[in-house]
Amino acid sequence: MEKQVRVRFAPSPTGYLHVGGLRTALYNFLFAKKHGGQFILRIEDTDQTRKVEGAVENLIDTLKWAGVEYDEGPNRDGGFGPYIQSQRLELYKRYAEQLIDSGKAYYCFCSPERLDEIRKKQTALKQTSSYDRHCRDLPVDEAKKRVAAGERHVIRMKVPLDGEMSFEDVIRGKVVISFNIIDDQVIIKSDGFPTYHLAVVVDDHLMGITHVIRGEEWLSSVPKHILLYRYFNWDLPVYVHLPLLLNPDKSKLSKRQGDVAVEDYRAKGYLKEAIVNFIAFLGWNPGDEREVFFMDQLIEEFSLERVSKSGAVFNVEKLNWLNQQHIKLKSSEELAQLVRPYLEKKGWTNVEEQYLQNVVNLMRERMVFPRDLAENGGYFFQDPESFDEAGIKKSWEPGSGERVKLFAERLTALDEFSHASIETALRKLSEELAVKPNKLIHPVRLAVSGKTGGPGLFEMMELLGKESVVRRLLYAVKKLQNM
RNA sequence: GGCGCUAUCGUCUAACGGCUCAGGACGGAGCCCUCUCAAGGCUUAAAUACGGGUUCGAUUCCCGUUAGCGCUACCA
Repeated sequence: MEKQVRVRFAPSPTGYLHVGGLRTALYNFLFAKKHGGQFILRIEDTDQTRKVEGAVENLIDTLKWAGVEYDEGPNRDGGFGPYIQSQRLELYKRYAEQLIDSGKAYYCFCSPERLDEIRKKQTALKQTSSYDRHCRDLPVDEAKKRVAAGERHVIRMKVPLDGEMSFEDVIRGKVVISFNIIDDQVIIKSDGFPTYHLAVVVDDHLMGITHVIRGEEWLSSVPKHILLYRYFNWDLPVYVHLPLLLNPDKSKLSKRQGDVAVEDYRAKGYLKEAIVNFIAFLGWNPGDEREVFFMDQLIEEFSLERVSKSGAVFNVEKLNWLNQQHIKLKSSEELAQLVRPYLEKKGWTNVEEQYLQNVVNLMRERMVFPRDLAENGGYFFQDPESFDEAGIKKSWEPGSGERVKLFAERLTALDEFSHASIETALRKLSEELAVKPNKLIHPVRLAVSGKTGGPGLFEMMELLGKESVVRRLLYAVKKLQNM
């Protein structure tokens, strides 16, 4: 039987969840769920200088919002914790010392100043900059004494001086990288924290990770990691390096060229379904022509084999379209719930639930964002105060006032106030007045809503109710009579 | 600079050597529907970076060029 799939998303908590990070997390999650495996969240906070207060909570909250929930991670121990690297320092230290003892790593006492200097010299000579391995052959006993004496040091792994490392990546195939361009990488920093390379290998092994699914920026580091696996004599995970997400100008997706934080999109009113759907399709597709997917379908259909190799531009236009698609698919209950906060911001509190749901059903095809209802459909919640200028010009002509007034009277006399009876009344009146229905329809819409566009006029009036409609019609006639 | 990865319409992508005058979607243009605005339907413009091979046949395989990106830290 195949080994149980275990994958992880391992972000460093630098403040917010990047959309690229969400995609990496999502692919890991989809892969795990598809294969009945475990999705683990591990926090890589080994850089003390980049620590940001509250970042971990924010990360977890955003993942949860998106529906990418972890099986194991902070506050959800699965027996492999702790899941925060700064709480695992002893572990890394122990493994680093094991490498020292087996001659695969060494203490290095070079100062940052010295390193800086050799780097400068190398760049001046147009050489590849790399550590000159000054401390590599220091006798271990001597080095240990200096460490014991409290001398500032780091631990570096020994990288073979020549030869090459070849490995398989699920997405890229065979990759070959020569050792002579790889530094003797620092694995334990002078503050006692591990660097990414040591921590990731130790944790992935200890946590039983079977597939390492991460961004392409890590591809060049794989030889270092494989070397460590060999030094420890551990089994290798399967490597999967995902293509990057790009700005419209094809550079790596970054701030400045738009929003990159998932929470920014969330705040703008993008639905989690749309974000997840969209992000999933940046670098993956099901192989047919379907585009609108929910999470459970993504899980069902996802496969690493269908992930593309090249970077994908984050195209907001398409995201907007998907948002609209998902809004159309929402139940009226859910959509009402999404819209309500925006109404309340405008002061329309206590809107009756059933009424709201009816409004939402009339408006959903005209919405891209939940806030659109509050911005374009205010007349459902209060009488219009003003009337669209262009609309007045276009459809309020001499005689309109009279006709609308007559229509209001007809409506008042109506026993049943339904869209059908309203329409019949309107068409009948237009016939009697020998004018085209449009001569009535457009001014009435303008009078009732203040706008020129919107849902079907008769459905809208039915929902608004007789009293409100008649009041609005008469008010508009009064207000627009001199025009 | 070195090393690595990538390269199909503006964008996301399909095609896993022939079924392709390269398909779909977003966006654009036009038409239809229609009480408006949407939604929807239909139509349309738009791409295999370039040059060599391999092959009876290349978007697909190989090589080179070019371009983009990534890595090259005591950052991840």
